[in-house]
Amino acid sequence: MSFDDDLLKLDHQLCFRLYAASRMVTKLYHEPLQTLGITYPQYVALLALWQWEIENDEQPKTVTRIAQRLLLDAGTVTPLLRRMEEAGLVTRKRAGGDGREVHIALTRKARALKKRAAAVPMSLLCMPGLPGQDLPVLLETLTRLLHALSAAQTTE
Amino acid sequence: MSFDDDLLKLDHQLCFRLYAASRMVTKLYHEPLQTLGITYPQYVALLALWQWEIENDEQPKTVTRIAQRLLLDAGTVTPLLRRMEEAGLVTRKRAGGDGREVHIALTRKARALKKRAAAVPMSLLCMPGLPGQDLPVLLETLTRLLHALSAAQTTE
DNA sequence: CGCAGATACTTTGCATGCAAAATATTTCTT
DNA sequence: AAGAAATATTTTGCATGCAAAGTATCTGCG
Repeated sequence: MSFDDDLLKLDHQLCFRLYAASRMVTKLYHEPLQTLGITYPQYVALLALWQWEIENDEQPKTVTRIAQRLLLDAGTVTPLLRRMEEAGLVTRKRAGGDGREVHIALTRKARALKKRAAAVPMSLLCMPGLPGQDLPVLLETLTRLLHALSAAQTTE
Repeated sequence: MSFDDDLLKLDHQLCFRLYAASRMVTKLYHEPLQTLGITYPQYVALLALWQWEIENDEQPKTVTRIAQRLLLDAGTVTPLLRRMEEAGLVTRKRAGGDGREVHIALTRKARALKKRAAAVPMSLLCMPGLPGQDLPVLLETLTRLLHALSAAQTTE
């Protein structure tokens, strides 16, 4: 087997492992989140908004800021928030000060959802057989990877 | 801060880390793969087909088998392969023996692409600043996670 | 002031992903 | 062998994702 052949092995690709693991894990969320009437990206957006609320963050929650927090494209976040608005989870209001910005806010309905949402990671943490001690290391390594990637991104 | 609040922190979610890291890494592939005229999922499908060829795997490459290898839904793979056929990368042929199966095969064009494709992981491995020693551990942990997940999946 | 460049969003075009339903074939059962 | 159950794919409906182009607004500079 040539050097190239070895380099191209599917199981050697970090990208594929991440790609597959991410989809598998997200799929685990499908059922519990469906009960709450939301999708996975909507859930993640809510996590960000809920957390800012806890931290008493007063800064306006603009589309760009949410996109940056979730590492998503603004072009992805705009329609995501539109669907969340239609579902009654957030409000969108063109900013008074800077007319380019759109400020996003949680509705009462979204706040009410929070308690039920807390049960989701709870049940999932216990369910899959990830060897318990791996979790902190994995989280840490992924964080380091993300930092390295965002640094590489901005440098280019 | 309540227990629920802590549980729902975005940075504590393995799912989010995976989700974000996967998208960031896949994005790194966009430019080099665009040069080759393929997308990331198409690249991964080719990796699987190329590897089976190296291993002299004689089994027919059915849609289901490819989907299982890539951990994708058959409903995702069908249109993916259709686009790859349109691009001249694979052929699709209804199986003679079992009329339900569709057999996928690489074209000469796809084989020719392989050499150029080998340069892609090569250049990406060097580029981002993933602390070198993390890679094997990360791969290993993700593999274990994937095994745990697929076990959980089939059990349900 | 007036306008070039930067910003914040939105829109467009295309390719995924997946659940669920629909089709076509084969295999199993009686 | 006829019908039921299982399989392999495809199709449908909906929600992402992202690059690139388009729009509206603001900022800085002469």
